[in-house]
This record gives sequence, structure tokens and C-alpha cells, in this order.
Amino acid sequence: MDGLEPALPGPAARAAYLYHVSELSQAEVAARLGVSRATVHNLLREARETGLVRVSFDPHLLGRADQARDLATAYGLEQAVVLPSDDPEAALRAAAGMVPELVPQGATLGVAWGETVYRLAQRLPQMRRPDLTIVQMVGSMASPYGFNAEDCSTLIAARLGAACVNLHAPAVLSDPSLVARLAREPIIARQLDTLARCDAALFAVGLASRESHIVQSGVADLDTLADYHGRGAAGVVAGRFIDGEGRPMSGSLDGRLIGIPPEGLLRIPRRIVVTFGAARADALAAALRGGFATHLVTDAAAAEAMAPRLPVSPRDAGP
Amino acid sequence: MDGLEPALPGPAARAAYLYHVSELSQAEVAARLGVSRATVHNLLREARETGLVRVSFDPHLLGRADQARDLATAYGLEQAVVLPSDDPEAALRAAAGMVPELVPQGATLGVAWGETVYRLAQRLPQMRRPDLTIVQMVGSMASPYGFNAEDCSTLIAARLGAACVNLHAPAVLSDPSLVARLAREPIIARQLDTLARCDAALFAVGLASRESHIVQSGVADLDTLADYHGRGAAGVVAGRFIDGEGRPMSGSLDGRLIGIPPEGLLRIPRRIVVTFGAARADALAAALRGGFATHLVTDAAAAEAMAPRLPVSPRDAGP
DNA sequence: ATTCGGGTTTGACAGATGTCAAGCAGGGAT
DNA sequence: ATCCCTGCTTGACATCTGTCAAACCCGAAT
Repeated sequence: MDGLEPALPGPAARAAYLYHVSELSQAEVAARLGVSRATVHNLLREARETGLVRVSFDPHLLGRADQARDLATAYGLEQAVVLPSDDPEAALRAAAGMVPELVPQGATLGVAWGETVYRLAQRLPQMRRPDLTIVQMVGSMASPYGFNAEDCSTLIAARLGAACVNLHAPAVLSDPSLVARLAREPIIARQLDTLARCDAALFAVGLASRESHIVQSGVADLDTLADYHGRGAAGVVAGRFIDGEGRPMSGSLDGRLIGIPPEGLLRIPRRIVVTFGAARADALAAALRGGFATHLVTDAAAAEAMAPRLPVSPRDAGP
Repeated sequence: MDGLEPALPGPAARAAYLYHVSELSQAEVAARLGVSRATVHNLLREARETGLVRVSFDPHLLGRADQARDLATAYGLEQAVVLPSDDPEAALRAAAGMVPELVPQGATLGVAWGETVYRLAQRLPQMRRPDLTIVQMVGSMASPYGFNAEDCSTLIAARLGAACVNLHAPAVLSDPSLVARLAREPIIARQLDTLARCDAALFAVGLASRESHIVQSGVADLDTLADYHGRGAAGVVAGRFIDGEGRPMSGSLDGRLIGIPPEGLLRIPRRIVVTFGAARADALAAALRGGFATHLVTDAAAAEAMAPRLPVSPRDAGP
């Protein structure tokens, strides 16, 4: 795990150093390296893509600092970041850029899966953090989106240069007794045990609607959805329905899911939630009320749509 | 300490977001912001200078990885980085870029002073790390270089956005008994106490020659220097002469210096040494032999000049 | 020996960026 | 009211950068 060095990209590193640190122009770098300018350009692109050089962005000074503070105080978050909504793609990239900074040194990071998490994962910067371990928090399902459950954790681990522990089990079974037996299997038990020891978790809040990945991927069928929805389901967190107050709901899925249980999730000390869009504002607000997040990354649209629902005095700041 | 927000540079942040994250061209950003392209360019410069956006550089993949590994194993360092020597200015910038990453979260960082540390400090990226506390490890002296002792710690703290504790005492006094009395003064005692609790230290290795800042600033006069030098002084660490094996030397300065003592320095768990140039190779090697560093940033010139002096088998790596 | 195919490098162009002197706005002094 | 000074903004130019099709290289297959 330490022996296989990832084949250092010598010329790219040299070019990147001369360009970014020595502040030579691409033409000057080309002259020193004895190649063409175009090649230098390609080397620099490579250096960026492999994470050798990185442009990072301080999210705190993004203008929406006031909204972020309001959210953080209202829901007792350690930290909240509100990104501009005008360009969803950019917001996702910005979120991807800051998530790694929210994961502490040496942490074991549990990740859920879903469209948001997957799209975030795709945009994570390439890093080298062998100190991290990524573990899949929710069992797998074949997914209609072109990604499947394992891909989320695997991709995140690959991007972050971290180790990866996948949960080799389906997300849902038809019979609680089978779940119980499976959970006693040593391989699965060990993985569930790792989950209980996570230092951090990364997940999104899903919708309790037929567009939700939990429905699309078949974890819940339409009847199940209708049942939970009829009883007030406000959203989905790590594969579990929650009500408007963020309480995990019981129902026909009880005992049939393989993955971290809500109380286990809540025991993880750092819980990073990434969720965008006004459409998800209600679900997000419910999850926050349930205390699922300690760190939140969202966008202005969601933040504004949540504002009327702030639990207490939204702003008591001075003039 | 938390109330005075540092006046968020709204337009700069907005421009930086649109440019770096949304990946618009400067012209497009200008159109959206209703200003000229040149202004956008200025805003982007400002964003870079204030640390809002930052280009960071992975130092591990810099090509000299083999030399770095040799040094690390030879001297039992946790981490060593060897930068190219062809452009000293660039090496200093690169070092400045990586030093903040070597300082752990929430640490109290002791800093020595001298030309290297000061020049490094000037090139540190602008950050916001209120979790850090910078403390001056060595007493002050009027300095002939245009910087004085306090400037090092103050500048480092300012750059890093950290708190700062300065040592309000001279580096050297004529009489040990006066030092002892001064050290019992509550104000000084408290500061020395903070020093004993540092989580990390940053310093350079100085030369035991008349060019050394320790001589130039008057901590040691020429006679003192001649004495220590005659008895085999190989370098200076945090204001104290060390011999070729890195042992602190006794002499006429005994008991007359105010600042962290060598054994106190060695008790700090993370000791970051930054020293460049073949001329300092001997001094650096001595300091490393004395175990003063856990983390080293140096250049190829110094590394090569040190190579013959490696304590044991320099390279036993494969083909 | 020759051909083929993949990947890399190059040259040239279109477009983006950095620079700088001139222009402009706002505030303080006369 | 006018002037001047300072600091920000602008337009225009010179340079630098990104792109892409054509050229090239090299190993594998015929």
C-alpha cells in the first residue's frame, strides 16, 4: 500500500514548477525544457488534472456569508456554506472543491450514494490522501442513472487517493430475518463495524418523491413511497425516510435495509451534507431539524427557500 | 476576536467565483459585473493576493523525491522536501507555499527569527487560520537587515491570519542573573510557558560565521563567535550555537539568552526546518544530526552537499 | 521490409490576458 | 466655488495562452 508509488510525472511537475512557482511564461518553460509551447501547455493541463497544482477557493468570502451564518445558528451547525445558485454546475464544482477540506486528517469517511453524491464525486479534485478511508454507508443497488452504488465510494476514494471499503451487500432485502442473518456474516459484520467507527460522513438529502434515487433504484417501490409519503415523509437521508421534523420513520422498510442506521449516522461526529436547489429545501430543512448535519454546503436557492422555515429568530444582527 | 469580520471583498469574491469556478472568461465576467475587463483583471489579482483563491502545489511530486527520501531515512525525519535550486526565489516561494500545510490544525507554532525565516514569512500565502497561535521563540534584537525580531512572528501571524504572541524581551543580556530575574517576571514567564507548550516550531539553521544574523544583530560579538567557532561550532539553531554533531555548545552565552532552550525546542513534537544552499549544508547536517528537525524543506544544492555526510548507507534502494 | 494504428508533438491561428498611460470621480483644502 | 490630489477605472496594445488539424514517432502486425 506504500510501495507502489504512482509513477511521478516528472516533466509535468517540472513544467508546473517553472510556470507556477518560478513564474516563467509557457514559452520560457518550453525553451528550458526543450519542447514546444503547446507541449508545455499540455504538461500544465496534466499537472492540473493529476492534482499536482490546484486552485483552491476560500468559500467563506463568497458573499452569502450572512445567509450561511443564519443557517448555522438556526440549526446549530458547526459550519454552513451557501454558494450562488446561478450556475448549478459551478456550485457543484465549488462544493467538490471544499468537501475535502472538511474531512479531518486520517478520518474514516462514510459516504452515502445518490445522484448528488455521485455528481459531487465526479468533480472532486484529484488528491493524494492515503490517510483517509472511504466506506460505503448504504448497501448497493443497480442504478438507472448509469452509476451504481459502489461507484460513489470507489470514485470518491480514487479521487481523494484514499483507501476504500465497499459494502458488499444489497441495500434492501425482502425479509428482515435475512437482513439479520446477513449482518451476522463476518464479512458484512466487519464492514458494519467500520461504519460504526466513522469519523465523518458525507451525504445528500433526497426527496421523498418518485424522482428520488431511492425509488428509481428500486429500494422503495411506488406503494412503499405512497405509504411513507402519505404519512408525511419529507425526505430521505442515507436511504431512510424522515418526517418533517427529521425523525426517521418506521414502515414497511423497517429492518429490511442494509447500511448505517439513522442513530448510527447521528453518532458520527462530523456529518457533511451537500444539497442544492429550492426543490429540496423542505427535505433539507427536515434533515437539519433532525440534527443530521454538522456541516452544510448548499446554494442560495435552497437557503432562501428554507429561510421562512428557520426554527427561531432568523436574524437579530445589528444594523 | 470573532466579531471583527475582515470586510469581505464582495466584488473580488464574485469575480473570482465566476472566473475560477464558473469558468467564464474575464470578458464574460466583466459583462455580468458591468465593469471593464481590466477591472475584472484587477479584482482577480486582488482575490489572489488576499488569499481568496490560491494555487497550491504538491511538493512531493517535484522530481527530487529520491533525494528527499534519502534524507528522511538518513536523519529519521518524518518528511523531507528537496526543491530545485536553480531559482532561489522560486524555491523560497515554494517553501512558503507548503509550510502552512505542515502546521497542524489548532497548533501553537513557535517561530525563530533570522533572514531565512523573514524572507519565508514575506512569501507566505495569505490565509485565514484563526485556529493557529504564533509565538516568538527567541528574544528580540534590533536587526541590521531592515526587519527586527518581532517582525518575523508578527508577519507570519498576519499572513496566516493567526493570533500572535510576541516575546517582549531582548534576546541576550550581559548577566545571567538578570536573565533569571526577568524570566520570573509574570509577563515573561507566561510567554516562556507558552513556548514550552508549542505544538510545532519553525526555524532555519544559521551559520556560525560573521555573516550570521546572530552576529550581525549583536547577539554574539566577534570574540564570542571566534570562541565558539574555534571550538567547532557548526551552526546556529534558534539563537544557540551547535557543534558538528548538533549538540548545543556551552560558552560565554550560557544563561544569557532569553528564548526557548535547546531541550525545550527538542520537546516540541513537530519541528519544521527550512534551510537552503550548499553553504549551509554543514550547518544543516549538524542540526539534523542533533535531531532538531522532524520536517525539512531544503534545496537540491544543500541536499547534494550533504549527501557525502549522510550518517549511514545513503542508498540501498533497488536497481 | 512495409504498412498500419495509437498516441504524442508541433505549428499556426484565434482568442484571452496583462499592462500601462490617460481619464475620471470623489473628497479635502484653499 | 475651485483646485488639487489620490486612487480607481478604462481603452488600446503587446503578449501570452488554448486549440486543433497535420505531422511525427514508435511498436505491432503483415
